[in-house]
Amino acid sequence: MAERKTTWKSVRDRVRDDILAGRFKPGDRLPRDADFADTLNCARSTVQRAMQDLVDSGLIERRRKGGTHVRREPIARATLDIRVTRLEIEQSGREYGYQLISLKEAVPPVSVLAKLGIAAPRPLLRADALHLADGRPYILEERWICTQTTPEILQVDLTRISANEWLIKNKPYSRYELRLYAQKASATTAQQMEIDQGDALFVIERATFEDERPITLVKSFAQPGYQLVATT
Amino acid sequence: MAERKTTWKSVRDRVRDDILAGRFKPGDRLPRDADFADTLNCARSTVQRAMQDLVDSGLIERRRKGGTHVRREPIARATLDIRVTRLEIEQSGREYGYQLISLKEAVPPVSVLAKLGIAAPRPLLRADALHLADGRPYILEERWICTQTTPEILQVDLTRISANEWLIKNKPYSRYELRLYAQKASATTAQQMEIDQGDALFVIERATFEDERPITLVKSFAQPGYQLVATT
DNA sequence: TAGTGGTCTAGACCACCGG
DNA sequence: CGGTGGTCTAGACCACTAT
Repeated sequence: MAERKTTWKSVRDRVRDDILAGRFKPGDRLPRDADFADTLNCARSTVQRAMQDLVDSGLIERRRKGGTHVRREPIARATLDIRVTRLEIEQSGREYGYQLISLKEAVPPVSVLAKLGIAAPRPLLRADALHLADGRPYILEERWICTQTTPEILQVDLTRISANEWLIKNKPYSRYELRLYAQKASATTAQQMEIDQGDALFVIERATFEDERPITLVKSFAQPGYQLVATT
Repeated sequence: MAERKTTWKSVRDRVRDDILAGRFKPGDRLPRDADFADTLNCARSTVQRAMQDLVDSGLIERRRKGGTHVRREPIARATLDIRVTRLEIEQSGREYGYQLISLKEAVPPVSVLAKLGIAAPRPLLRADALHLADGRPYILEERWICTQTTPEILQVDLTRISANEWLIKNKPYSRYELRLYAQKASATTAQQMEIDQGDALFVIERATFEDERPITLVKSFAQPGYQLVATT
């Protein structure tokens, strides 16, 4: 025998190929892990590891007793890494700059309250700021911060450090929701970003929570031309 | 002892809490898995499973011999599920419609060739189509297809089935690249989508490959108001 | 080269859920 | 209820890489 050892990746690849080649069709039930293990002459846990990877990539579904099935409706699953804005700029070789535009307390619109899961309207801290790359506006941040869950933010000098950075360093979150969409630049936004009114902006909206308690909601407006890249 | 069994999730949560609470700071080295296992009185593989999860979520980095470290530069990692357009529409309770706009062979611009990793310019199949929700334009698809890697597409009646759907069912891919950005609607696009010229469109651009061999590149222009949502 | 994470094994028990 | 996947264990060996 000149056989290499069976690894979980080789099992995964084999099963994946079987599915992609149509030997197992959408909705089909796959053999039990134990049978795969016998066939491939490896331990069941090796098969289990492979299957878990296929679940993660969205190709199959597994249920106890129900068995393993090829997903009926294929999905493409991609992973997005969102870095701190400062590092994103610095790591692309440009100089980072930061500028606080405004800071005040105000009662946010209901749409904002809804996204943060706040029932009764109450004032939050609103911080608008600009992240600059080589001195030019790169990302405009419109942020609401819950002073109830993060009162310490009131002691921070937000003219020197961005809320983005302070929060990441000091306020852990357990969950967040991302929304990505496109929006036309308003007159105000256009002026702040030094672009034309009506330009298409890429918007990253993120709400973060700590155990269901809202921390912050931020809309990041990216300069026209900005791209978010994800790979499999 | 009224102790419950140590599960890998409990280990993960404990380590994560330690990190988020600042007991381990960015860059810090964590104990070896074996030590954690001793401390928590569980098997090393249980610790390993927990650590793998933390790696996946972007909180820590691990290297053989180097050990486990808290990431210096925190990243927010989110997973995007991209469904077949037809299902996306149908599952939101609207009626799906499809319409082929044009089909021809042409030599794509270098930017397209570059994204597909094609060195020498050669003609590809260009298929433009519209996906409709309740009879109204929802997503406009501009697609290039490599007839070299997928010659079968030439036999398909693309006026009846979308290339989107046919490819997913018949052409497996092993890798893809996603680019997300915002773009103003051109005069032509605006007309096809029944919107105003200059409206901000959300664009999902996807290049798919099978073992480095390019299959297709598609730009999907989504109706203003379209949002892509991701959760942790 | 030695220390660390990565993987495989064989076996056991448990948790879920379909029939 | 019984079949299936999910997890834990204890041990072994391997693969990478920091020192």
